[in-house]
Amino acid sequence: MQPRITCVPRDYYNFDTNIVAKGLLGKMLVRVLRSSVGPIRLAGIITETEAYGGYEDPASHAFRGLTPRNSIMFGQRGFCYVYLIYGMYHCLNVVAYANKKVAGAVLIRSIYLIEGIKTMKIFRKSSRFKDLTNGPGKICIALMIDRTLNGIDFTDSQSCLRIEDGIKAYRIKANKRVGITFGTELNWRYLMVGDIDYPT
DNA sequence: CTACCGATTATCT
DNA sequence: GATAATCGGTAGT
Repeated sequence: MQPRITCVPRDYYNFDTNIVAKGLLGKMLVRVLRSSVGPIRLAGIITETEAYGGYEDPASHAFRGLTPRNSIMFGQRGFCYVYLIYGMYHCLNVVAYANKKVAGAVLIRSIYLIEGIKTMKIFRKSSRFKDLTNGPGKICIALMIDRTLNGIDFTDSQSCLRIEDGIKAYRIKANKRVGITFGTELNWRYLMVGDIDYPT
């Protein structure tokens, strides 16, 4: 009998993106790669997120309405939104509180690695644990995520990219969002605060 | 069709 | 702290 691992259900994402951004702290981000030696499982605890969207967020990709790129943000909650940034990096988001009029998503900015660290060191061309996944672009390199995964269902336990139940985030800190030029006054960036000791 | 620039990172000083 | 790398989405001609 295998232990029962459950994905975060779709209803979980039917709230304001700020609620979801905080709620995702402590959850497990899981990536499964197919390989000749069988599936490789990469996983980490989500430790930093940012909320985007709602009615008045000029920093949101959906702020100016539906476009080909952001269409997934107007679709099903709990789906994956991946986009290319600065011509060379990818950012991973979860669609939340989305409907045809109001779109929203949560950017996953940092995770604490649990499984598949050796593999991720190879992808990242780095051996420093701390530097492997402490940024949105780095996460996508470490987990081999690109736009081909746009539209994947995070709530499906069969998905090659999904979010499973994790640990409880006891203390959460809110900060200003990073790397944006509008909406900078909002404290919509959330960090899980704890006693994490990073191995070297 | 063209021009601008971004939810970033690595690598300098 | 500053900046180059690099490309497609978006808006405007």
